[in-house]
Amino acid sequence: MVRIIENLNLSEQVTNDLGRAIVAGEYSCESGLPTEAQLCEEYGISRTAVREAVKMLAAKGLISSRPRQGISVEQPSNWNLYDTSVLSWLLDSSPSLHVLKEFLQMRLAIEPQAAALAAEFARDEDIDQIEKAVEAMRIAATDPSASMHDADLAFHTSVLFASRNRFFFQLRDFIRTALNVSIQHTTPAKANDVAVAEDHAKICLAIRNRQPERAKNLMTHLIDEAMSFIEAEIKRRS
Amino acid sequence: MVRIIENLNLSEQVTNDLGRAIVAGEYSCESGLPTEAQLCEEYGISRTAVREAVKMLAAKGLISSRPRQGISVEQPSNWNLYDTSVLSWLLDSSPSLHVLKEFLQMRLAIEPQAAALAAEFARDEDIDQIEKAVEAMRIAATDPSASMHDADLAFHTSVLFASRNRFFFQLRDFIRTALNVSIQHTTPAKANDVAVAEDHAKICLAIRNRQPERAKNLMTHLIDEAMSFIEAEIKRRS
DNA sequence: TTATTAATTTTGTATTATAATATGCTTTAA
DNA sequence: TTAAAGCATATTATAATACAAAATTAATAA
Repeated sequence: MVRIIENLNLSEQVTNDLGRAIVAGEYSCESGLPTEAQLCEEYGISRTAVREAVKMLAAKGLISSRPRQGISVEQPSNWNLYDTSVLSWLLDSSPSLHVLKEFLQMRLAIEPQAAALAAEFARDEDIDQIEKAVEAMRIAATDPSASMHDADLAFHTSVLFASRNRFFFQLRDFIRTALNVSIQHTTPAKANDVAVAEDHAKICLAIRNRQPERAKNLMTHLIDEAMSFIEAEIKRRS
Repeated sequence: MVRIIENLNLSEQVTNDLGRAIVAGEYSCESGLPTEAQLCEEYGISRTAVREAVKMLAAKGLISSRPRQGISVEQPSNWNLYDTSVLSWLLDSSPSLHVLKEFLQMRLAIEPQAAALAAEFARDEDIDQIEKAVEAMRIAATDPSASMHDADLAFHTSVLFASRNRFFFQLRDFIRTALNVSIQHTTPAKANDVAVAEDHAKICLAIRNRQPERAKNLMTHLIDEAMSFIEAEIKRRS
């Protein structure tokens, strides 16, 4: 009945299962969810576990429950998309190419500004971290055994951190997910990886040189490249 | 013991109480939380209610619990700051002028890009909504009985909606909170409200005329004004 | 000393019972 | 006839208890 996932206790498994189903549209705002009693029966578990799952989903904005009325599905606009679980459920159910475009629009807002803030406020050790990621990218660009993707993620995460703004750094999971989806739609051509690494290196240098505008523009360019690639892909498939 | 808040059931009240305490630093990563049994005693409630509160806080990334180890506080970087409750707990405990600067840095990333997307993708009815908010601002600028703040919020929310990107619209609660904090630090001088309303009107027009770059620049300027005001205020107080 | 086993503590799950709440129906009175 | 009051009912909310599972610590035996 429930997909068993390692390291997740019963109520967490049910949360996952129901969350996925809700985001996939198996339960709508109109229909609502079955009653607690019915869910107990369906999953063959106690009310304790069901209720804890319901509470967790409610905490993520997916549902709400009231006596006599039962459990109702919240409007999708109330779902907390910046919750890692909700985001993964969304990707499981949506055509990822379309979501990817939304991701890139968001990255185009966040990351250039983060780079500018980093150029202004980063501490030296933050910039060292960024540079370390750049070095890893350079290595991965030529060494097939090293992971370009991991280095890329480290770069973008460390820039968010260097912005010294909690709200930017908080989006690291969002960016990570966006990068994961990106590589699913990228041909694994390592041809221009060296050039990509150098584009990242330029951003790092701009931050180190305390050039906010330059860092911002370079980051914008970087993400724009990915965007134009995706738009071409969308056009090709339609 | 617990601050009783209307319309909140017992486990939600405890969630609020513990959430506030955790964000305020009353429990640290090192110390962790009391055991479920102790919390039952402290609050004088059943384990059921305590556990449901714990689950909700865990769903928001504030804590995690394991058998024998008890309930531990997650690192603040793992807290889901885009959750409305967590955000309000944060504001209750932080010097709001400092958080306000972080808010504005974030708005400076999000809203200009949202305006640009709106100029590109908004439907006609979306733009009508924005215009309605602008009209309300114009009225509030001269009529003391009308709320400038409400109209302002409506404007920024409708631009986010018009971006036609879920991740942008999802941030409306974040923006609302940012605006709320802003007015706490703004002198209630209605002197230049007419000019402010016209600045908003220009953005609306740029969106209607499908001028993404212009809409973006105008929005940047709008938020930059607030930013420079806040930076002056921070300097003044230090 | 080291590996194994046992005891202990805490959360995880199940069960049962009762309270609170909201909805719709029925009765009653104007 | 109609509106108000009260009642029945379904569902979540809270409590209490019991036992299982997991992880740490202590004790034991080789």
